[in-house]
Amino acid sequence: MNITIETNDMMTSKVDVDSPDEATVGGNAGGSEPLKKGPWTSAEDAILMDYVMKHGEGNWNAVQKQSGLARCGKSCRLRWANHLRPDLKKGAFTPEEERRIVELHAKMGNKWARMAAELPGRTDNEIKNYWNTRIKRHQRAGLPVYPPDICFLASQNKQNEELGAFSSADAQNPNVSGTNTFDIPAVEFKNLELNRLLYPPPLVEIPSNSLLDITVSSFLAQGHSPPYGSTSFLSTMHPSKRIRGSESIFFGSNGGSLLGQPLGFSSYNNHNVTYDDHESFSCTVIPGSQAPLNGNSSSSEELPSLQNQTANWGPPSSPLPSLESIDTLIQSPAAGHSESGSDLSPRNSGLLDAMLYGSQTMKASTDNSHQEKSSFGDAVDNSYADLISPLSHFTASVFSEYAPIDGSSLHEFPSLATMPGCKVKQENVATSSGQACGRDSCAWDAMSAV
DNA sequence: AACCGCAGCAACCGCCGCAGA
DNA sequence: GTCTGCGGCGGTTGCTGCGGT
Repeated sequence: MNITIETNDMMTSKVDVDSPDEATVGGNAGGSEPLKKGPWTSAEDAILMDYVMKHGEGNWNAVQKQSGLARCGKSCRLRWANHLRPDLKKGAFTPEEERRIVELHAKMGNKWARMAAELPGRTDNEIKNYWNTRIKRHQRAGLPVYPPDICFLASQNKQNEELGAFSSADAQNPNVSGTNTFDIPAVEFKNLELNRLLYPPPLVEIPSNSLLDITVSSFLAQGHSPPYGSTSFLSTMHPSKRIRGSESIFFGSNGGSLLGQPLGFSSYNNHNVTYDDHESFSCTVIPGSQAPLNGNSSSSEELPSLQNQTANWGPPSSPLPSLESIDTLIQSPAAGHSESGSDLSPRNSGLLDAMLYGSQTMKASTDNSHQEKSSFGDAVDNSYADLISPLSHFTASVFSEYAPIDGSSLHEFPSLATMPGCKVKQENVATSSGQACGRDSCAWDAMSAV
């Protein structure tokens, strides 16, 4: 029997299913031969396609029995869904599709199947692979995962969802109060300029260890335990077990859910967290990423070392930023860093820092002890980093030691003008904010275009 | 030419939800 | 109510090709 098949990679081939060579593939109907694994051959594809043409989709376990294909039902289904389906689009994602994926990810998180449903002809696996690749690429480049506008959307969506699970998370947050809904409406991403002004995009990379400190510290400062899960680029890189069913809660997707703030920081799952364990990353929220949870989210017997560190409440023994973090600082022009702990300002990490910044600014504004300072760096050092934690001192020291001194980016955040003791001209702020967004967007677009 | 690192892709694995027995 | 099988989903791994050194 000759079957002409056109596989997903546009390869057309003729296979003789009945040929002796195929006997080992499809000739074990009802036999006890172990199921085959690994790449599919064109002959197997032909068999599967033939089967589906005759019997339709579904009942995948019957494929093996009826067609003799030495593949498990799951494998058949996967092969069909990802490669043989006639309605599949071939080739690379178009820019429009890429944009859509980013938007969808901001809305849904790692719900690849749902995203695939929104992208006709695309499979969840394709989207997943694309996203993971993209994550790595942006991470490597020190860019935010989301472009600035979508970044904020992700934040809002996460907050909305968090409120569903933690209704009392952050009642005073005007952005989230009264928005307890999972039904996220479609969002026009092009009209988020206001949001950009309110929540400027991340401009520079924070070494993950810094952010880590900030995050944990902020939790402690607010009387919260660190979350069980955390947003993490690394979450997909650690094969640890995870909690499933977080779809509605995105529990692991935002370490700051208890704060009503999406927080991004490296995985808690590194039991022996040295600062080399964390690759640098931008702290853009990755909704839905399911962070490893040490197997048991409620377990207290094996605390993440971060907790241990914070419990000890002192600088780590090896307070060196990861090599990659340093590398990022060197490579990324946008990483023109500021003085010391001022990297806590929102411009660095987008959502997280915007939130943290807002929170800290509120604190600072009510803290009489923080009077006007002659320099912004001082203001930040005192009203910001000090408010957070001792670890932030460490962070600050790391930055002051490793980051290039370039305070320009400090002035790129509009809200800085509202910060006590911050002498930033508003017009400069607005202007440079726009530049910042543009620069970031450009960098993002450039990366996306790669 | 050999080696290395990375990106992209395909496939597998484990878990979950659901339906039917 | 419990068990079992199936389909679906998301995370992860392994392979391959390519470019740089």
